[in-house]
Amino acid sequence: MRLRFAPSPTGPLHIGGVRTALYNYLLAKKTGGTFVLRIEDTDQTRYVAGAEKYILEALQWLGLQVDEGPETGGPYGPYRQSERKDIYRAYVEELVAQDKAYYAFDSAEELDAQRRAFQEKGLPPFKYDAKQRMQMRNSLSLSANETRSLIESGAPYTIRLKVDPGEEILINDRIRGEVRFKSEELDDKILFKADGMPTYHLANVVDDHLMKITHVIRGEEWLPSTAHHILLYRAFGWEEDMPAFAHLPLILKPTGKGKLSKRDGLKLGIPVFPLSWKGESEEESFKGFREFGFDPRAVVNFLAFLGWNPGTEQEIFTIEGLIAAFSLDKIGKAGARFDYDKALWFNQQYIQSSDDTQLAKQIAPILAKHGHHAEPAWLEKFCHLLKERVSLYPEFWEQGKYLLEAVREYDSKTVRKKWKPERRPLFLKLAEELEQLDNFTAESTEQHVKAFAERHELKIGEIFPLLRVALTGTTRGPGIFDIMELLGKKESIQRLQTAFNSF
RNA sequence: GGCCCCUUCGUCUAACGGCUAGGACGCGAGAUUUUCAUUCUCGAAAUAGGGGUUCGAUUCCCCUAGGGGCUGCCA
Repeated sequence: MRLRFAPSPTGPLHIGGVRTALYNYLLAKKTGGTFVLRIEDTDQTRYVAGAEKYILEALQWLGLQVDEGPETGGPYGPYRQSERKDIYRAYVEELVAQDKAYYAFDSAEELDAQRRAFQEKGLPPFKYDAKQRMQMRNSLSLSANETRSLIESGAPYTIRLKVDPGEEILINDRIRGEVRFKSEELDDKILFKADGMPTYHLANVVDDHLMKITHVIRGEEWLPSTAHHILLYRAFGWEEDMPAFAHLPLILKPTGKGKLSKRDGLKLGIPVFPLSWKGESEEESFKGFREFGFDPRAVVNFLAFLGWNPGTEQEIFTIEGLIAAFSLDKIGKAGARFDYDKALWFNQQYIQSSDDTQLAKQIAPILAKHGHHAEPAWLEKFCHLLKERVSLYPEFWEQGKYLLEAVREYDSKTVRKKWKPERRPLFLKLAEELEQLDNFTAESTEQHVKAFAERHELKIGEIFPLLRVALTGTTRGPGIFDIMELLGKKESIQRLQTAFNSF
């Protein structure tokens, strides 16, 4: 099997595109096939510098290794459509020669005017089709001489597919089953633009054929134009070994109607792109899943389940597991709503099951950003204490910064409720006793504090919360004796004394 | 407007035409815990509506409603 992911470098790859890439990758790998990356940069007006690099980086971050592509190379290159211009021209000229396509000289302005005129008359939208084409300026309505002289004079032209009425087009979609179209409903699609570039439709069909693509997995928005693509395969005589089609359901907004857009990310403060993107303006710049603190494994797992399920109750999958379990007939038909809470849950699962060494490596750069450079061994303990209570990587810092920095303020409510000034000497004595301990471990300190409580007839609830606030400033977090061990004797005692003297 | 696709708890979804429609996220309650979190237990929560076909429809067919996509010299 040969599958391809064929994005257009018009901006950052959004999450729907990532899922399409993932499904293509999974199916390719499942069958020991090839995953091809093809850059569809046929629209130079929408080309965005850096977008191709972004796509590459995103795929790499997610671990979707490209077997053939613009950087990797391969036997069917080049893999950038802009570098294949001449190929398309040759093929489309062949279609013209066979009377399956024709030259059209109508300018964009003329077509615009035509559309407006139809609208003003209250007619259904103008369609450049078999009914209308003889009213337009093209090699079908003009004489051969007129056509020739127009072309020789350098008049700009497009090449359109000649769609004749009376043909039945049957799409055997691997997800949706049989979908039928009638050719008289279809327009004469432009195959070749006046600027010498092919349109998506031409380039896509020619490339999929030439690159021996066996399965086309793409978004549902392509389903209507698939009829044209089949007509093209037919015109080229390639219908016999046409790829199988599978049209994916769309990813919908978390709330409200419509498909997920970059606006939703901005509005809801959630990532909708894999990586950050620096656009022209603030409005055009986004943080991605990576910058939010997601693990790529979690993103892959989450995305895989947006529109697909394995048919079992298992939800946590490695990429290898996904490859083994994946199949097209388990893909749903309905649009899937983007559920950020579920994404967070997946990430939490991955963090919890990561070992401390792995986490420490992940967290070190985040702490470094805040000016802290901890020993690996210490960092591992730090991660161990916090990993059960975070779902994103940066939360290690947010929830554990008191382990690296001095406490600035104490939770006043706890102090007010629990602190009795007359017990100050008692608490200072506790601190002093703890300082005398030889081995300052979580076990030994806990044992000592409990014994101390008993000796002085204090309840645990009268001591523990105050210790916590004294050490961390907050009322929540890992076990206080674990915290003490991690802080070390000197720092712990100092914090206790400072706090008890200032409460 | 035309064409096409879709419709099971709030969300992601499972259920050869046949058990009390299952699981997960989220939500609520409880247990555990010095706290928070984790973990565990329990709970509320769905077949869009109407017709058929059938001994029997979530499942098959039709209609309606709703949602989505396409209708560019964009992909």
